[in-house]
Amino acid sequence: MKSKVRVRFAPSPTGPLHIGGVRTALFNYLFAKKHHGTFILRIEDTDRTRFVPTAEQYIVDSLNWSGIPFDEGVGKNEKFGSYRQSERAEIYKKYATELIENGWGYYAFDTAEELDILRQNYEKEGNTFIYNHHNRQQLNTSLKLTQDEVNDKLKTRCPYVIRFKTPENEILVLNDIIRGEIKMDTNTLDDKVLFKSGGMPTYHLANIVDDHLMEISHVIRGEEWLPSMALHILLYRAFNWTPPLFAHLPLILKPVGKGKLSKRDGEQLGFPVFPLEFVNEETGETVKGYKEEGYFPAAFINMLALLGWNPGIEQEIFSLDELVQLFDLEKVGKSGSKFDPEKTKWFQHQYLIQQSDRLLAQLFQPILIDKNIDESLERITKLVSLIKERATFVADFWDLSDFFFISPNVYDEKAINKQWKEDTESLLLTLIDIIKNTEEFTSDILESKVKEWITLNEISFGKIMQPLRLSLVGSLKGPHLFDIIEFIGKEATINRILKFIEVAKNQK
RNA sequence: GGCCCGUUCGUCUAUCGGUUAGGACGCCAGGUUUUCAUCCUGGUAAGAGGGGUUCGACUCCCCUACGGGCUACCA
Repeated sequence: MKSKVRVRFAPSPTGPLHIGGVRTALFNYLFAKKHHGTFILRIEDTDRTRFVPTAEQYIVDSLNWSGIPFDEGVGKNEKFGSYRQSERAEIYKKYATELIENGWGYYAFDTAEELDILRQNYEKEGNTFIYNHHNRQQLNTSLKLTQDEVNDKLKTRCPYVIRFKTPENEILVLNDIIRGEIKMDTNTLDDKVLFKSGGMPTYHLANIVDDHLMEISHVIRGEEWLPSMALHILLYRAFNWTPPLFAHLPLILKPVGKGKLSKRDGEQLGFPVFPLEFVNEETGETVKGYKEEGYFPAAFINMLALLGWNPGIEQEIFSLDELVQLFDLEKVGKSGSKFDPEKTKWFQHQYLIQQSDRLLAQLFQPILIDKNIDESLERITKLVSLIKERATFVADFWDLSDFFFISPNVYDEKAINKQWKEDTESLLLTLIDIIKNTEEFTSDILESKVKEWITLNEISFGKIMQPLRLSLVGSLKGPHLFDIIEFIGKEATINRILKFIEVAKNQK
């Protein structure tokens, strides 16, 4: 990279950050780190009507939890003044005015209602309304009005917006890192509002001014911005500034059906769409995030990284460092990706089994304490080693291991009917004797003693093992039986078998 | 409607003119585990359609279809 890489993630604080936003942030982060550049967070809060006060902190928290913190931005290394656009209104006003002076902008006094009617009339006749050179001389603008009339309106505080004066008859050739050349006819563009009557700039102006002032080298953003790239390039030209390079990321689509991923999809299909829990303070509505669902940040990020990007090798599990090393904007795909909740779980499973038993035990311990189960970290670590491969989340551990701590109260009825035979009781009683007489109470020793007995007496294995499993677990599932026995101990094992005999006898 | 972008197994994707079109998720089967899950092995399954260009096209060009985005004093 020739000059310093500076990229920004510039969300609008209108609600919780969607995973599509997180992925945009991630790609910016990876690109910045890959090129030893700076990752910047800028808050684009120029729309005061949609402003949600808690959203900014949510965005910051989300980036931090995901492990992709920003280097520069709101409240951190603020080199270029405020990183909240609402606090920079004066700056934009100055540049908007400059545009008018240079002939690149003009005042427009039409009201939103007037324009609505105009648009409707056009549509009725089957025409497309474009606010540009076709009609700006006829509309209520400083282009039509005399200088005195304009000054009058301005003096009497008549509401106005500042529009961009789009040049006519030009085919712009835009360059996008991901998509290559894009041609755009300026005659199809309309004269976008750059400065709103309320004293705030629109996205287009604020974005260009800040990207320039903050020395942004690459703009990496969602594909929804591709249509306005022409305007942005024109704006750089109007200011006589060198534009940054652009890369427009493909969108994340619904797992099923049409369209882009939305909050509703998560609710309907049962997967999170947001990184963290978000509470809507007005409605009191709460949405769960990946964090609360039990995903590890690294698994979440790994999944997102591979949505729309692929390094071209067969490896799929990558650490953040590896992602940084491999990341390449050229390898970002062009088409939208349907989100796959199943694969997301698979990533989480991979990360879970990668974790040490010890660390997982530390995460599981609070859950056990909550259930009033007091076990040493050593024993929990041992337990985790027996069950972690079967789990996706730490929260699954309890369901996979409750029988280690609690003697089963109900037994799988179908299994009893199938396994309980005439001689089961006497066999189990003999088994109890063997267990009783085993001094060194370890899984291996128990297993060989029991198997020796079974073989010697020519009993079928299933006849012993299945009822034994039923008495200890309550159903025909779970880890290696003798590991369970070793964990729960001699006394509990015997009691469970006795209890099972009583219940099964009565049930038969 | 207008403008722009896109289109390889059901899904995420590899392939940057010559491959039996590869991998992963899911699904199915077999094996291991005398249980269940995991795991291992195997299988299923794809270049939207039509024209060109070329000795040769998934790959380049055009058209159509489909999908997506934008079309606000929202970002």
